[in-house]
Amino acid sequence: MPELPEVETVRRGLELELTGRLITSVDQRRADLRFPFPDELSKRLSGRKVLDLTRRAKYLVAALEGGDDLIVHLGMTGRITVMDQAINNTERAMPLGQYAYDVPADARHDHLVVYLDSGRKVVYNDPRRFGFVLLMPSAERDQHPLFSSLGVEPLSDAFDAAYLSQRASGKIVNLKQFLMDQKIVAGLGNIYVSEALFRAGLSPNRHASSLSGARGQAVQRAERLVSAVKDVLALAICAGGSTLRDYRHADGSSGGFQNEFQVYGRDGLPCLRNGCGGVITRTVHSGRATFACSKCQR
DNA sequence: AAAAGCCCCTGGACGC
DNA sequence: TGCGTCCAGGGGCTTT
Repeated sequence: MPELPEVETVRRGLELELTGRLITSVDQRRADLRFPFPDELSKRLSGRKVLDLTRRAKYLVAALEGGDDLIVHLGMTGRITVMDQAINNTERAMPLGQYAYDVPADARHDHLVVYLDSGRKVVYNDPRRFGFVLLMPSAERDQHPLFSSLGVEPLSDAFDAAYLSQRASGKIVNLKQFLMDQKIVAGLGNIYVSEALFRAGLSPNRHASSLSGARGQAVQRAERLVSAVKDVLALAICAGGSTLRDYRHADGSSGGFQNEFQVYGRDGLPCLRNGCGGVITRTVHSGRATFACSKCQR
């Protein structure tokens, strides 16, 4: 499911519900997701106040009073829904953010429920269970193996052409995989990499090293790519992220970035670039589908 | 040290 | 209707 724009959308929706609230109790319904839940999670969360909710890469980070971070990764199918405690199922509750048009979550996959002193409950649902939950002292987070080697935030000033060129230097790996690497840029995923490369006019098969070097062309490519990444992420956040599969409305009246995809899922269809006349193709890099126009992406 | 596979898991779409 | 196959927004781990 979630790349940076979707996680950010969830964060924004959840922030108002969580900030300043006390966790009254926690219902943990299985032992693990991708990883085991932290030991004594319910006991360690109950009675604690949430100070704020931030995002790093594709992680949601809830800072708890007392100096711990509750960290949630949504994996591929994780979704978070907030509802009144009186509602005893997910029938009428719509998940946050990108699931505005999605079908309600199947309650069989509600794995964690966090009850708040506001009378609301936060439900974590994840059919494939690729997501996970961590709990650790805030001060240790950036040293944690999952965080210590994360690359820069793509929407931060640290992500610029100079950074990208420097990280790309000498790398034979193709641009698709280079941008998918969370150690380089943190938060891009399979959709937005294809979309960004299209907007930058760069082939996913191009060597990353072609973004580096003193040549004016290399500098220009890096600049185009940085701009394209920032633009597509910002637009997607504005649209409330993307919803794939299961959404029912053919044309969403209140947005949904899936309607703005230029290449993702469009193989066989004409390139949307003015006057290009090319056709979008689907290829595979490391087992993940890549969509691009073979004519205008070089 | 970097890169390519494999794996985790469920469910929907599609072909027969 | 049923069954097999493929595919899906993630990333860690093992092997090369």
